Amino acid sequence: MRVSRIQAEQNRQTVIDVASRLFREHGFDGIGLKDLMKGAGLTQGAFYKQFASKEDLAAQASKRAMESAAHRWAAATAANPGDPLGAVAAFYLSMDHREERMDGCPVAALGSDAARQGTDVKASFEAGIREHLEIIGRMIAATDGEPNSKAMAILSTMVGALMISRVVNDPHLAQAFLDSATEQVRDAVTA
Amino acid sequence: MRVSRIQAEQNRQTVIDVASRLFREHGFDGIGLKDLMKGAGLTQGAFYKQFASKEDLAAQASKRAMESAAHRWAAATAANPGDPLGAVAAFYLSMDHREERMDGCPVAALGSDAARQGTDVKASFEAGIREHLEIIGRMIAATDGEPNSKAMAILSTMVGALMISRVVNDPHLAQAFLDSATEQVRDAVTA
DNA sequence: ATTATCTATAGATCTATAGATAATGC
DNA sequence: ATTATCTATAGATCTATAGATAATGC
Repeated sequence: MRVSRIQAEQNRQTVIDVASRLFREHGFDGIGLKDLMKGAGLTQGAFYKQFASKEDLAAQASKRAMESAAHRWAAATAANPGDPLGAVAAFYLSMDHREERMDGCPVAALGSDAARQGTDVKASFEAGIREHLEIIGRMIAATDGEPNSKAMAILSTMVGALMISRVVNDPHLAQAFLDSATEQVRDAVTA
Repeated sequence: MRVSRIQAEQNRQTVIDVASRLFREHGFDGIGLKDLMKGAGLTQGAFYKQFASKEDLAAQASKRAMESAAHRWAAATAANPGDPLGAVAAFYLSMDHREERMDGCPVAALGSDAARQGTDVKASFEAGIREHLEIIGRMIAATDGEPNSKAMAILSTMVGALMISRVVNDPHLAQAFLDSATEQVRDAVTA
């Protein structure tokens, strides 16, 4: 039943990947270790050789989710250097993103949950948020002398709009929130 | 052991009040019926004579929390008619609010959780969000012809900034997010 | 010899229900 | 007679641990 160190490390990475998606879908409290391990093709018993606790996995999965999200932002800006913020807004503030919690922004999907977690989970989110701010800062560096405050406002608006779009039933209201944020973000840069 | 209908109704209201606070503090999945009922001075057994299910209570507690939040906004605007948005921003985008999840904005405290709940919980949030939009709309009606979109952007920015301020460990970064949102909201109105 | 994973389980907790009790409401 | 609340419990699930197993790594 034992596997090689390389395989064991690969299993560990798979568990983190799976957890980063399932936590976003169900919340930290909404999925158990049994189902998380099952998603990685393992059984619950193997968990504690790989992680110290569920919260330990939550911190690592949050880190991975935030890194993946930042990577998505960077890819969008690289693909559209003429209008990087427009490219990010186009996917972030979309109805597709609204319906794709599992692969979407971890802050919108888990922000309320993360606020109730320990220091390690919050540290993962904080690092990811700083990375997002740097990406936004690079986008708007040409237009403003104090980009950091503007970058924070842009990130807040986008995260808030996406989350609100998910807590309302009415798709038209959801769409209106996403559209209003798109407009606001555009204005914030030119202001 | 039986109490009067009036007392029973009052007990029911107390359970909803307690739940609206404890859900915000611990999340819908983070607190059980036993502790919720204990908070109202009752035992778990009495729960199902008052509510159909935990999700039923979640919907009613969400409604109450959103109404309470809207009331707080209305009170702040009434107390400062000269600068209503400034008055709202002063308490909403404060470090005090960041640390007071239990009595604070339900969207920031439970938004990620609510996105995973059923239609009834989302309906409670949707109604409360519409009420918030109307209050903001009244504040900015004089300055803009299309207040609804601007109101949505303002609400998104405030909710996003508060939630992000709670998922980072660094108080300075948290403060910076709250400050940037204050500035952005002010600019959005004058724009 | 070590160890990654497995099966099995301890002990706690969760939602929901059943039946008893005692006070209300007719 | 009805019923709001209580105690007790069913049945499921949760995190974490224990011991067995079988393959790796020395």
